[in-house]
Amino acid sequence: MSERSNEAGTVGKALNVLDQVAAFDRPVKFSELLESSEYPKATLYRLLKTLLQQGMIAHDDSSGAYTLGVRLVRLAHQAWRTSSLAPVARPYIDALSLEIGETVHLAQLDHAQVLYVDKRNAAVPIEMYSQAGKVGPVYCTGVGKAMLAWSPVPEQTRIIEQQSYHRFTDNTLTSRKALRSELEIICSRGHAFDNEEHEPGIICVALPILSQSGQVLGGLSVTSTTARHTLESLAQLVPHMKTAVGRIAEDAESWRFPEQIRERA
Amino acid sequence: MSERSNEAGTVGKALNVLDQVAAFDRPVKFSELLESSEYPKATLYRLLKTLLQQGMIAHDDSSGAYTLGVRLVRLAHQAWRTSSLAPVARPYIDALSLEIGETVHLAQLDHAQVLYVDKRNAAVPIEMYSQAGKVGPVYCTGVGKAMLAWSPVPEQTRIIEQQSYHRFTDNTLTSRKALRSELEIICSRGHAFDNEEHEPGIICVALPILSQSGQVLGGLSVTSTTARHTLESLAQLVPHMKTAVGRIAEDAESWRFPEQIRERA
DNA sequence: CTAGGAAGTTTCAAATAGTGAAACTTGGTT
DNA sequence: AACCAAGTTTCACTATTTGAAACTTCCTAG
Repeated sequence: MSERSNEAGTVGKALNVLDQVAAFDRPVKFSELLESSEYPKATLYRLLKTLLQQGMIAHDDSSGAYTLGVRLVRLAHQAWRTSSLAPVARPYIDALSLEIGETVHLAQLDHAQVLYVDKRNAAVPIEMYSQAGKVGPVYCTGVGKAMLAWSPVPEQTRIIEQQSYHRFTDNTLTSRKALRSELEIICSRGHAFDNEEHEPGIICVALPILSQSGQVLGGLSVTSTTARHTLESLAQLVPHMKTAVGRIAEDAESWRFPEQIRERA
Repeated sequence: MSERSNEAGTVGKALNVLDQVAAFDRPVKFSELLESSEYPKATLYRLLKTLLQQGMIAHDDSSGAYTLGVRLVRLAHQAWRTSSLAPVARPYIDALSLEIGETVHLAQLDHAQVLYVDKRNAAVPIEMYSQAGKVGPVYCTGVGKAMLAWSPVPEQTRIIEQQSYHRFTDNTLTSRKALRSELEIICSRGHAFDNEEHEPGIICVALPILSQSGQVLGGLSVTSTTARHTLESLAQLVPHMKTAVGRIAEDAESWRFPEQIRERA
């Protein structure tokens, strides 16, 4: 996909390879990896061997293909529990999705991408892990723009630089300049829209989840279709969302401290 | 927890540190990690810095605490999709849990542990990622024993060696010998029970999911309480489970090949 | 059946990146 | 103001990593 060669250290390289295996999204053979790899054969081979030994990837001997290992699933379970907003936000987004009957997304920023960490869909109740963990672009999603709008300037600048500005629809913002002025509007308005910028017919309204100190913790959005809603009618949901966002932020902050006590039981 | 110092290479060390951060299950400070770490201060510090730079962990500047990073959530999404049985098994365990109205677990072996990759609970519909990713002991769970019973001898031996044999209840098997004879019974009977060996009042029946070549792909269990079931009444569910297990195995095997075609579109 | 070739694995001297004791910096406490 | 603890950096020393090339399999076509 993109050039990311300025990664130093063996650990960085190993994790790059891990990402590469993940990117294929299916069992992948050594030669396929080699083709798309920036590393020479022997290096790639040894990195794979190390990851294998560590249980981060698995190798099917009969087909000779590599897949991600189950150790990752375990680690990620912890990651999701301890470092994502999802566990804290769960009751509030449950309530919100019941109340308004539309799809609710909870997202966080990961580098320059939107990472969806939870989702509620009023129509199709169970569809969770399938969605949690997905990534999307920042510049043409409601949550992405909402989180970006309230990010500190240095990070905001970095992220604006790193977007691809691929045109998905007629409404997609396709330049840094367009995105920057959109962000200003979002800030003064207090919430972000996705006006069919990513997929035709899909619109959404989004709010950032901010800590008391103003730090961006994540984003919350309600998604619908142009058949059922207009931006204006979505905007009417903002007060409900504000409540949820406030409570999530509150809970998230009172979360970290209580357990510091039991240093050594 | 256990001694695992024979890990060579920087990547191994970095991943150890990652595990260590994960093990705390809460934001953890440098000094806490140092205390429980086998590495000297500077080394630990640099490893953390590397992981931080890689997005595998995150660092909260105000509290100075480390947590697992969101990059892991992304990776895990892929791991779960491509290398776990969960996506394949989903429809079958949905059906099974509806049909029998009890909690269904899907698990795989990770090193010497049981890794739960999916769960259906008839009473409480949505509770998924919360359970997927959890680990449990092999020697005193139904799925654990079922998978172990059909594992190839070298691996079986290795895993039997590595169990802790901690006594959770009066019925827990607390020796290699007891476990070995239990495994024989399981093999000849065709399914495994958990007779309150892990938690009092909790019983379960479990089957291994085997490929055509006899390889253990995973395990499936139905869990209940002594209030609602006996081992005998649980055993009556085995035919239903056999059907599900057979279909899961079938689907899992016809899964890997179709997509090999599009090498370079 | 065997020559040719592609895919995967190992070797080894050179080069690089990792190590950790100790010194230093920072921020908070008596 | 002096002290202390937590976190960060330095630097000479070492061990690991590197990658071209050689080697081993194992498959395929003649």
